[in-house]
Amino acid sequence: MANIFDVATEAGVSHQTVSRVVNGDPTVRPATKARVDAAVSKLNYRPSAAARALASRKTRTLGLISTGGPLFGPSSIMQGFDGAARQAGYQVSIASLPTDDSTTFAAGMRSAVDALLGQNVEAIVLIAPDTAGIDAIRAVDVGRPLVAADSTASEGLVSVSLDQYAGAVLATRHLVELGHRRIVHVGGLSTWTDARERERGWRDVVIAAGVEPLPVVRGDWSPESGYRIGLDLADRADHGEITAVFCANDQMALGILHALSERRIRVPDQVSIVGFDDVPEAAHYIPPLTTVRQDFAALGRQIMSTVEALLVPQGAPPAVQAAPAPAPALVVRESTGPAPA
Amino acid sequence: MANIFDVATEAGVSHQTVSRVVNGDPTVRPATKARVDAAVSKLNYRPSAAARALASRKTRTLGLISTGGPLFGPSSIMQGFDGAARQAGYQVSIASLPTDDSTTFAAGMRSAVDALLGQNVEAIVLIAPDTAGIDAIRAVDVGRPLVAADSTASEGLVSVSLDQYAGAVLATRHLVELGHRRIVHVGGLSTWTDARERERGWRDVVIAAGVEPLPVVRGDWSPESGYRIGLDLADRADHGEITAVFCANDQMALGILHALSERRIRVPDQVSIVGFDDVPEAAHYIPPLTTVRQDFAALGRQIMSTVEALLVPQGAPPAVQAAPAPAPALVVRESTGPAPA
DNA sequence: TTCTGCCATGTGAGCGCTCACTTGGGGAGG
DNA sequence: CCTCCCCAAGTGAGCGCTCACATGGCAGAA
Repeated sequence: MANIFDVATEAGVSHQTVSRVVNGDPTVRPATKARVDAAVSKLNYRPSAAARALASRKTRTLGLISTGGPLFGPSSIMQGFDGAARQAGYQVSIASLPTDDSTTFAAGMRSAVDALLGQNVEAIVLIAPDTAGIDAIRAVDVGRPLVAADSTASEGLVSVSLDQYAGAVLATRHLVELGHRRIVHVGGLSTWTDARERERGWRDVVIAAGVEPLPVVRGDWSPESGYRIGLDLADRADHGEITAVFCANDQMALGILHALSERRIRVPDQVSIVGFDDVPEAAHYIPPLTTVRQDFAALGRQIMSTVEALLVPQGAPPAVQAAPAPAPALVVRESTGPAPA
Repeated sequence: MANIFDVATEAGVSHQTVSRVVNGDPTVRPATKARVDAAVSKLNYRPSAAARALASRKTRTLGLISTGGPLFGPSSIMQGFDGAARQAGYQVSIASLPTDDSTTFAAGMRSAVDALLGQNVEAIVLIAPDTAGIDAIRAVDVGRPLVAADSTASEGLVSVSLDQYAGAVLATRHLVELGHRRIVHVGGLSTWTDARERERGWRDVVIAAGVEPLPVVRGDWSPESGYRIGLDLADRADHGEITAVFCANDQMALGILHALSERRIRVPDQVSIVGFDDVPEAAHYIPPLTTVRQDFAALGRQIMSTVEALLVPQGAPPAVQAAPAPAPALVVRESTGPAPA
């Protein structure tokens, strides 16, 4: 493998000039640059990231910790982030934590952070809207920028998020406008800040409509939990106790749909359902699910923008900002209809 | 930030001894090791990965290229792989390619590989069961071990995969045993080797049952494509032309279920459906989907084992092998039943 | 013509580690 | 009691870059 001196010799210049060319220094005369470029491609030269990192104390590597597992949202955010990072010339090093084992969770987080810090990442991004993840990482001394995909800003950590509250308002208002009054909210894990924001949006709209909010029923985001809750909801729908459900994500909505179908409750005739996320499958649930679309990939890009802003030294020209992620949008399909008389 | 010399001074030893302790060299006397350990934690010393990589020419970093997007399978494989890699002391650097833009796909692959190679990863793992991905990476000179989650072994690249053929056989045999003879296969993208394996399994079983296989209908893995195909399948089911569908993944099966439900074709009374993957939602499709479960995380772990085996120099003691991923298993739910008379 | 001031390029010292050796001291064997 | 050897530890030379600075040459001003 050729190094910078080999290239320098080949091009008949000093190693420093090669360095300048490789790093795009504009003070190099075009003719010189051409000679160097030729030598670079002739020798198939690739600068050593390790040597660069050692000399410059900058690794151009970002750490990504994800606890979201293979869920659609987190995965999409990750992909958007990774794309933006690579475009900005950063490498992304990952550490995905299994979300299940809560006893070793803090330890896992510590080891993930350690691994990333050992790589000398310049910043750490946390895609784990769970407060457990946030608390865990807060317990570790990171010593460099930390950005979380989360809706609660808090000390020592910058948060970027989609407007969960607005999405929930959209969803709930849609139900209210259809004449629903007895709207139950099936919330996600209360440790997720996103879950709390969605609940807040629902509550505010319901109250604004002059209705006393029904107690929140809580699932764990999984279709199973939705199904279990749905069984109960079916009874309450039978008694006319509820006419609509605003569910904190699409997967739980699927479980509810399943339960209602088993109990022969018709959607949307007897009960309307709104989900959240607009996963690719939602359009083909039975019936197709009315839900709130979120642009996760855009969020990923926005996270990268934020990281860049944090990494640029004070007073330097700010990097090009990604367009802020679009607000969530309501997608009306066939799971919602007018409230039964 | 403390370096190795600071620690050496603090512990009253040479930098080399510190290096030995940090790297677990057994020739260090316990008392010395204790002194060094104390100094390490007192100074909060962390060896610099960059310096290590530079001096040792080993980065202990692996590159992961994924084109699977936020799909359940690829994401799960990734997570399994990452966990195993970290446990083995490797960092994982990612590069996810958007799968959509096929014109720039090869270029994207090249840039992804370049970015990873620039990091001096020791091996590259490709989670992209698409032959396009494989061809693209084959076009790039990687110059180090390359492992793909794919079922076709081919020159210069090691493949690891779950037994798609066996899974397809299981699924199709289940239908045959229920008395079905007119079993249509809804295949995935023909560029995916997994899709071809599943098709092969189906074909073999159908032929073994003494039936002429119906022409394969092909989707693109998405629920949309399943829906479109399902609309057509509904007509054919009405004419008694088909009584069962073996669908190459669960998402397309969902689309088909949707189409059939719209056309009031009863599942499984009129048509039986088997999916593939057993995504977490499959148990709550309506009706719950009979499908083939795959252990993606185990596959991820197995990929890591393979990488380790490739990285260990010839003749060295082989690393602990992960248990081979379990064979796919049939999960019978409610979307399959006896063939109509 | 001679001096000033850049502009393009070169020089050398690290960055923090590992690798290949070297060194010193104590126990076993004669 | 001396020698040999081995075990524990130390020494110094890079790994391939970047950073800060030094240098040379040529244009324009005096």
